Amino acid sequence: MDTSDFGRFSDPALLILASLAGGEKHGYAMMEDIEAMTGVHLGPGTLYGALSRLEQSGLIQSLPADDRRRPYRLTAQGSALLRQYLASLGNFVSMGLKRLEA
Amino acid sequence: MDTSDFGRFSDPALLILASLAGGEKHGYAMMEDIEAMTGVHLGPGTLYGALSRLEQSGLIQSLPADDRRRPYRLTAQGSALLRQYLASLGNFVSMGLKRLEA
DNA sequence: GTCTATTATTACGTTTAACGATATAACGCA
DNA sequence: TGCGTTATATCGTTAAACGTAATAATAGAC
Repeated sequence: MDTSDFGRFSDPALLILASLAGGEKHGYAMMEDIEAMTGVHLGPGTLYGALSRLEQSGLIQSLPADDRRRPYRLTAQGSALLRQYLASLGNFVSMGLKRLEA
Repeated sequence: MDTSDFGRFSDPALLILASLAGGEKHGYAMMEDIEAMTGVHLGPGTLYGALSRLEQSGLIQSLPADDRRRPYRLTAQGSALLRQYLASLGNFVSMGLKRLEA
């Protein structure tokens, strides 16, 4: 059993927010960015489902589509939430590693 | 919307593994430990469901119950997976924070 | 000029697990 | 004896992850 089988570090919503923190992207570009960054492949169902939920909750915002691409960007709310989320995740990680060492 | 409403950092399985990294514990003690450590409250359905899945997949192991408590501990496999998982999570966190700064 | 691969999104169905609620029971204490 | 805490089990609902397939447009190969 390798990491990829285990639960999800792979919360798709978190992966998407982190991807958009690197700049505006459309869905397909996020798929590639996330896969390159973390090795996690999000299928279209997962990706676009999570995108619409994130947009509904105001964490990301869709921009007018020039061609067939629909780019998204983080809202202020989304970037604030991501920052806070990553900070608590970071605390959790260091606490976990400390426990493993002991 | 605060962090607790967002997705789950709160992958129950991960929280349980990290709690057990601090030593053997029975279910109820994990609930309290996890809540103290992260602020996340796992209800009994979530907790015991995740425990039995983790045991089935060999990441944790239940020890003989003296009284009505059934303690669990990490298996070697579980602690290896946790270590690996935390490491990749740590990478992800620092990458995300770097992107937010830029 | 057509054919195929890549880019990009949408829609749908299944399955899993998170979560809340509830039930059960033992123990300590007043 | 009765109540609050400790402790686990079970069940039903719901949300979302995930795979698959459909659609369509573009680009490059031949």
